[in-house]
Amino acid sequence: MMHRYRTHTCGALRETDIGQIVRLSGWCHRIRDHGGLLFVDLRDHYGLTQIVADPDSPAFREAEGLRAEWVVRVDGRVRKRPAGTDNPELPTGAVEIFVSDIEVLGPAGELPMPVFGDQEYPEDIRLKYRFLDLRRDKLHQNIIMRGAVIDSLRRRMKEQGFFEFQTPILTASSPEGARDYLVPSRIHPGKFYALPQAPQQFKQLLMVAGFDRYFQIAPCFRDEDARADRSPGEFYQLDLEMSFVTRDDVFAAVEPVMRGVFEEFGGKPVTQKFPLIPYAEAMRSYGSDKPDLRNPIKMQDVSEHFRGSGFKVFARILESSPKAQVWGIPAPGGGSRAVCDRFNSWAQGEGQPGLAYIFFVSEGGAIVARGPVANNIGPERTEALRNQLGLKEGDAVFFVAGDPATFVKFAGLARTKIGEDLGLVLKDRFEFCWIVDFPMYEWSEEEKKVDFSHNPFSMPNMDLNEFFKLDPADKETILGIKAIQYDIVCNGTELSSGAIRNHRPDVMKKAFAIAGYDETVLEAKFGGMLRALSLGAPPHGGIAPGVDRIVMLICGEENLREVVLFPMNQRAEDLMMGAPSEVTPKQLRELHIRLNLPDKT
RNA sequence: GGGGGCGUAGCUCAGUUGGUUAGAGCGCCGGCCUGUCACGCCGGAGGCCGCGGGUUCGAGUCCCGUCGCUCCCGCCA
Repeated sequence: MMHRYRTHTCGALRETDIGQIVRLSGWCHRIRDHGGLLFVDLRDHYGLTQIVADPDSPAFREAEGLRAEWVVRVDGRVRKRPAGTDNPELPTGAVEIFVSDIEVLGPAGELPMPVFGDQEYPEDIRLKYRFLDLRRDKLHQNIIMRGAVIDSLRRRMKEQGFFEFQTPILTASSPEGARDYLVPSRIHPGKFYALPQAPQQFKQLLMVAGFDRYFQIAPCFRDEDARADRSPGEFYQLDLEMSFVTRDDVFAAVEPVMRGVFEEFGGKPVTQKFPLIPYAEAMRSYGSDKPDLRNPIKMQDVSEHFRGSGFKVFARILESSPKAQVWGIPAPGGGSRAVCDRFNSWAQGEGQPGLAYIFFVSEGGAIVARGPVANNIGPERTEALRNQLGLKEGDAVFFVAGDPATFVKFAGLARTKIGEDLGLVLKDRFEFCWIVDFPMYEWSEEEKKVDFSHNPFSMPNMDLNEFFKLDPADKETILGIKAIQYDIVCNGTELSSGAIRNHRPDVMKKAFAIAGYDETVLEAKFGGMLRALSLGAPPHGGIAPGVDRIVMLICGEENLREVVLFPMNQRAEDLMMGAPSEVTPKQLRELHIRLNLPDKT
């Protein structure tokens, strides 16, 4: 006896099945009604199969009533398509089913948007009807890819001896970092749980508990505003932590997992040995701590060519402060006035005074520098510049001047813009790197004091005996301290920060003292952690690459919503489920909560 | 919290310098069509031009405000 719904999926039938009586169920993807002949592309998760009906079929009348996206069961005989009408685009394209019976299992009303085709439609409608959007091929495949990537990550982690743990979702509010999502306690009036921003403290406690190698595909919750590459509310990390390791051990564990999964699914060449780039060098060469290494442009300090030169604007800037520098952004192939002027106007649009430039052309067999700047500084200096930057005829160089701390962000933006516009970016690859040697402390201008520049739990990268001797007043030395902290970056996207943790309470106390916090602050904020570290803690470290971003890069998507099943919109609303929503007075009473809403004007 | 972009049919978009009755494609409904696979042809329905105010003889178009979506800054240990 036949199965109630199907004998085959819509992706299964081949020429070898010709002659069989089969039963399929699926969605009416596309209907082509020729009057006396009618085709339906029946779709399910596995593929498309062409159903055909003509007046000889007892189901012909029923078939004429079908509409897009109705869910139907069809019975029929598999037959070879007539010569010349097979469809090589479809795996099932050599055959079709001549239908004998149709049962409508789930009719559909008029669709708010089509499932067929790849037309763009508005985000709010896509989110409200996410189940329809998820039927579309692209999103459907992205979600399948996500699952496959996560399977692969798990397998690769386990092969390396990592063990997966489940840490609590209802936990305590953490005093540092992002804004918490809070959950009121019914049993404890006035008290709240918080959803974890990351299982940071739990995974460190697992190391203290002796589990040695932890990992988790961990949900993380942060109540911060969204970006295209940052989901509001919740996201997933491949969270991992290891005991008795140095920084290089962490790199050696993570690199093959990342390289492996990108090679397995990404379909593009992947960096074989991830280069280590010190933070300071990344900022100087790329103007970013998450450089896109597919862009070959490296900036250089070219101050000396302008010191005391005839280009008074830069000469004066260099004299005005010992910090001042001029950076050159080489632009291979950008060597024409039209191109240079275009970037100059772009810079003005970005709120900059402009983008000074020199371009090089060939004249009578010699390479000659052109542009207002070139005229002001003369041929000797332009030739020295050209040699330093390795430029030839047809190339250009752009300049930014001032205090690098102020202009570095714009310089990085200009590097990206120039690389993109001149077609220099090698799109067809995944370029990974580690950014290392982050400063441990930075100068806080608002508070006029030294503060942690990232998180306070990284180990300082120096002899600890020397660390204990540090004078907190010695600003220069303090600001020069590096933390054993690192970022992993792929194609200009930061996948994660990680660190060798500070596992010694005495070092922790000193680290906080340098930032001007006394022990009562440390005890109040991190007392529990401190006690755990004081009862036999192994040296340990880890990292937590973002799963959503990994999948986004592999799928070639620019927005996280394309790789998340049921994403929220930018205002952290779930338009399909209607979250967040009001709750009943009874629920509020049980939670001892009285609303104090802002006035509506 | 701040800034930029976009809001015209269910969807994607056009709409001239401010000028009479706001258009196209897709989708939807009806008709015709026996080899399509973005099927084709004919016809039809469908519009508070986001909303409110202003300028004007006249506003989809110009101005102000507001709301929505989106991207960015702040924020994201």
